[in-house]
This record gives sequence, structure tokens and C-alpha cells, in this order.
Amino acid sequence: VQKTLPEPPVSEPRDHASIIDVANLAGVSPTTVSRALRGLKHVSPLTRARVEAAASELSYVASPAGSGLASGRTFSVGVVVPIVTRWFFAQVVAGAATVLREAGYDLLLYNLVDASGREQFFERMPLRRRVDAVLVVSLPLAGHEVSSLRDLGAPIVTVGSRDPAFPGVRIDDAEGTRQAIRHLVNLGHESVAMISALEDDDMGFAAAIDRRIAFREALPDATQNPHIVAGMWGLQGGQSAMAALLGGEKLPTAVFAEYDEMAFGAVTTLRKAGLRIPGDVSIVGFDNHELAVMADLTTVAQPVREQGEVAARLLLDGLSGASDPETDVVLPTHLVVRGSTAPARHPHGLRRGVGPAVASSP
Amino acid sequence: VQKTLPEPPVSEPRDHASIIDVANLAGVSPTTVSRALRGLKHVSPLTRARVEAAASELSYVASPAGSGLASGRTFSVGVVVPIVTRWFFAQVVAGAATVLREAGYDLLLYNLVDASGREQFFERMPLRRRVDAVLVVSLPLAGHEVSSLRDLGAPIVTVGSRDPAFPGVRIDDAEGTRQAIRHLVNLGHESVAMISALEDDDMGFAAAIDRRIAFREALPDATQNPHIVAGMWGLQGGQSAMAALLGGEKLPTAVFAEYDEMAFGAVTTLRKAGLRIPGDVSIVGFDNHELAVMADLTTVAQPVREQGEVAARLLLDGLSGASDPETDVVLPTHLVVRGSTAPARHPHGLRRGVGPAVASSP
DNA sequence: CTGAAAGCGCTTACAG
DNA sequence: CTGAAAGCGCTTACAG
Repeated sequence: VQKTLPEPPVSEPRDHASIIDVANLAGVSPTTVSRALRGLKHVSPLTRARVEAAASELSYVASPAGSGLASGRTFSVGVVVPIVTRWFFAQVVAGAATVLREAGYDLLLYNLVDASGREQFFERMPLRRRVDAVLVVSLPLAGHEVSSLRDLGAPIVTVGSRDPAFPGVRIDDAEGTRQAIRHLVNLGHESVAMISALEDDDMGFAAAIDRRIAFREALPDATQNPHIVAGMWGLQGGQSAMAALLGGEKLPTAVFAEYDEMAFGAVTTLRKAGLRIPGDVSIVGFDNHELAVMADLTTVAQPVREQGEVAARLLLDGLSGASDPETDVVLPTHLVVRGSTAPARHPHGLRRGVGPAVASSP
Repeated sequence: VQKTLPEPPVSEPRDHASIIDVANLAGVSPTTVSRALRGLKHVSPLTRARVEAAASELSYVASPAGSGLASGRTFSVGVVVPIVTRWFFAQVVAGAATVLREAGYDLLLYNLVDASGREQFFERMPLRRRVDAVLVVSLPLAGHEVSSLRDLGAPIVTVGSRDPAFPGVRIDDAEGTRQAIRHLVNLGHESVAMISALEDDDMGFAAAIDRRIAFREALPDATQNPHIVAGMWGLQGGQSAMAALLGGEKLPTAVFAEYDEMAFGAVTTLRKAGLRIPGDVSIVGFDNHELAVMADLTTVAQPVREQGEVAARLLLDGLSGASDPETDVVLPTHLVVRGSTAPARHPHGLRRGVGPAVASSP
């Protein structure tokens, strides 16, 4: 008799127990194992218990490939984000992840990063037959992108877009912007700039567009020449946009940033330039980023993680056929007033004394 | 003859083209289609072109379930992170995502969130037969977790852990900590506290442990009573830890934070308390978080996204059988000096000039 | 409540 | 260089 050879030292693909192993151990057919383990009706409690015991003894988990092929379901969901390292997107992903996990779905993450990644994604459509549903975050979808997604034949839900093609969750960006501008106007600011990554932005939010339009409309007097400076995105975008404003003829008394990370960039540049916030310039952001409190930043708060959660639930509804494709959930925003905004100094001479709040300068 | 019923109005699972459809259109066998599309050898250029044309005409993409079942490969990789919303983890994920996408792998994200999520994950092992390889980020793995992962029979790579069970990428946390402490000591600080989320932390980094130990060892004089205050994690952890220090008998002249987000919390609390940085307290963080520049924070920089990239490459090596399981890649750290640190004020009267203190360099 | 049979869409040896 | 056959591990009607 030949002796058993020693096992290879490290992990080679192990043989996992199959449904047949479980069936044999439990003394039933594979069909019954399948039914019992999926919690279907019409299995006697005794049988079910026996099957479960056998499955657990063998550490059996149904092969996703096997069941996927047979059933057409993957039990996973694709989540498409522009840039997962941006705070907003990570929050949305986390919110969705929680809900999906509870429902037993895996999360396939597609991080588009830039225009070329986006193109590749929609061309190759790696989602095809890989996912049961798709969550698309913050992308204003082009026509061919909409049809690519439609062709998936799977439920699609958007976050932060208002594309009528799919159900979605979002905030009212125009209203949020108005909340910010109203605050600045009430403080007496007459020279307000907006800094935005919009122009430069292949990955542009739908939100960015709405915020810009609302910004223009919300300023009381069109002659005040709202100033939109496009930069790169994120912190660096905010820095360079603010630098551009500093290099301009007349510094605005207040700046509205498309989102908090740009506001942070503006804060950074202002501090480096030795200017005080809000003494010299007031700043309002958008999002209520976790670190807005450190920057003492006045900002328009939106529920972020919740948008991911709600969207995931809509997706699950779609999967169970219980959804209304017309759904458009709009979550509320509110202004959080912190120390980065103060009444306007009126730069044209009339210095009405206004005690700016504490500006911590390094 | 019965008339065809009208199609349902919206997206029901579409029938995707199968390999047979492509084979018929191209006038070859399914076997040849399979070979041609996967770029295998032994297909004539003409045949390959014909197959590719047919596939593209039909928008054919091989069913992952079908090929997975037949080949045993999934072309996807699991990435396990404690909390994806933390800056560090999002960066690592993004780094890995880029490399994996280039190699044609999908990324399955597992966001553990808390101890219960972690437990569930290792119990259910949703990775089983779902992924070809696994990237585990920053978790110090318990024995049973190591064996769960081993049982997957798939390549495993870690980031930010130094578990000898698997190849991995990391930094030298002890050395990074020494860089920070040396800086403070050179500035004359004799009362340095460390704030850390360690004690509280079910999701604890391996890194946190190393940093704490190194902190204790790096301080030149043991009598100086290094003060470790455990708090919650993240910004709030830093806030409450700093608040605890403020409530203590003697405020340290410098604080070393386990990582930048905790440092940000400390900064926030100090500013609210009206204390100046670095005038009253110097602060050093760890990570060089994107927003450290806004906080003007001195910090130990580590390559974060790169760790994700390198780890993903190790994984791909493992998949192609080209890897050395002993691999332990250590990436360098360096101190970035900004405005949050300054020479110590000596609170106890005896103002010895800011001398270069003697550091006990290991 | 339970099971035998067919089939989901691929890939893998094996032939030629 | 190409193809016919078998089989990967499940689930789904269909019977009983």
C-alpha cells in the first residue's frame, strides 16, 4: 500500500464540500439540501435541522458560481463611484455596504477615478451578469451610459443625480445653496464668490451644476458679479481657486465652496496668506464633512451615509419587485453655522465695526 | 397561431448573447470562441478576428458564473477593511482598485465596521469561492481568523500588519514613531502625551500597538510619565482624549497622536479651549492625511495609496504563482514638519535654553 | 414534504 | 489550429 504523501506546505486550492457531500451526510437529496439551506418552505423541521447540521459540520457554503449559473442571481450589487477617496463617496459606500450586507448581498466596488476609467467602465460593462443591481453615485449620466445600464436588465438606483431614467436618492442642491447664500446675504455680504471644480471636471457631479445655477440665482443683485473660479477638485482645487481669487483685483468678502473639501483648500490658502477667517473673508462649505468642525466651517449639512442606505434599500425593493421606478427621494439639508462666517466688512471705506469671531492663526 | 405578447415596459432581465450565439455567428465552435476571446495561443489570426467581431457585434461578455464554474476562477479579489470611511483605508482601497482593475479583476469590498461585523465575516466567510485572492488591511488577525483565511486556499496579502502567516506590505511603525518623538525631544519637550484609540478598539490596528510600544521606549526618561489616553476612534476619539488631558493635573507640552484624524480631534478641542498650537501645546500626528496641511500639522508621512498598490501586485503575483510567501515589504516613513510643533515652553520655571535633548536612539 | 432529471454557460482535457 | 464531449455545482420545474 502506498503511503499518503505529505500535504503541500501552503495553501493550494482546497476542495470545498459540495452540496452532494452535504446531501450524503444528511441522508437526503441535493434538492432538499438546497431548499433547506435557502430557507424555503416545504421542508420538515427535522430535515432542515439535519441538513443544517451537516452543512455546518462540513463548513459548506453554496458555490456562488454554481447557484449563479442555475438561478441567474449573483447576490451581489455593483456600486459605482467617481472617486472613493473623496469623503462623500466613502460615506455613501459605507452606508450602502451596511444595508446590503444585512440583506446578504456582496458589494462590488467600481472606482472610476477619471474620464478614461469612466469610459472603460461603460464600454466593458464589467457588471454584465456579475451583479443583480447597480448603485450609481453622483454621475450625471450621458445617453449611452443610461442605455448601457438599462441593458443590464437589472435594477439601477442613483444617488445625487436627478436622472429621470432611474429611481434615486438626493438632496435639493438648489435649496441647500440658497440656505448658504441667504446666510451670507443676511450677514451683509455683497461680494460673494463661488469656488467650484465644475469646469474642469470630467467626473462632475450633477450636484455641482445645480449648485452653480442656484448660486447665481440666489444672489440678490446680478450686478454683484459672482465669481466662479474653476480649479482642480478637492483640497488642491480649493487652494488654487482661492489663490486665483487672492490674485484678482478685488477680494470678495465671502466665498461659497462647492463642497467642504474645496472650502478646506480655501481655508488653507487664506491662512498661509495671513488672512483671517472670518475677519477678512467668510467661508461657507457644503456637506458638513466630518472635519468641518476642525476648520470651524459654516456649511450646508446633508445626510450622506443615509443617502447610501436609502439607495441600497431602494435597490433591494427593486430586486424584490416591490419598487416604484419613479421614486425620487429627496433628503433635507440644513445650514450649520460655525465660526467661518461673520458680518461683512464693507471694503469700500465704510468700516462698520464688526467683531469677528476667534480666528486661530498658527 | 397565438400572437406574441407585447414586451414588458421596462427592464426585465435581458437575454444576453451566449457563447453559442457568438460561435454560430462566427462560424466556429464554442471552444474556439472561448480560446480566442481569452487570448490563448493556437488560434489563427483570421479566426480570432472573426470571433472578436462576432462578440463585439453581439455585445458578448462571458458569463462569470459559467466560466467560474468551469474554471474555478472568479477574476475577483476580496478587500477587507476595518472602516472604509477612514481616510487611510479609503486610500488603500483606491490604490488596490487601480492595480486590480488594470489586471482585469473586480473588487469585492468587505467593510467590517465593528467587532460584530468582523465576527460575522469570519464566521460566514462570504469569500468562499467568491474570490481568487484576498487583501486584508490593518487587522491584527486572531488564530482562528488566520485559519479561516488559509482555508480559502487562495493567496492572501496583508497591509499594515506584520503577521508572519501571510506576505504583506507595511511601514515600520516603531521607526515612524521614533521620528516623531525625536523631533519633539529635540525641541526640548519633556512632557509628552500620546493619545490613542487602542484600548477601546476592537478593530485595532497592529500599527497602534507598535506605535504605543515605540512611544514608551523612545522617550528618553521613563520618569516623564508618558500619558496614554484611550478614546473612541477618529476625530471624536482625539477630541475626548484631548479633553481628558485638559482635565488632568498637568498639561503636557506636546501630544503625539496615533494617527492624524485623532490629531485633528486634539486640534479641535484645543482651539475650542482657547489654547494655541504650538504656543501652548505642540502636536504631532501620523499618516500625513490629505488635510494635515490645512491643520498645519506636523506628522509622520507614510505612503498610503502605494501600500494598496503594492499589496495588489503581490496578490497578482500570488495568483500567477510567482510569489514568495515570505514577502514582507516595508515602505519608508518620514517626518513632515509643519507649524503645529515648536520648542517647549518650560512650565516649571527653570527655563533651560532649548537644548538638543539626548534621545535614546535604539 | 421529498427526489430524479435537466440544464444554466462556460472551460478543460482529449482527439484530430 | 480546431472541435465534440464531459463536467464544473448548483436550482428549477415536474412528479410523486
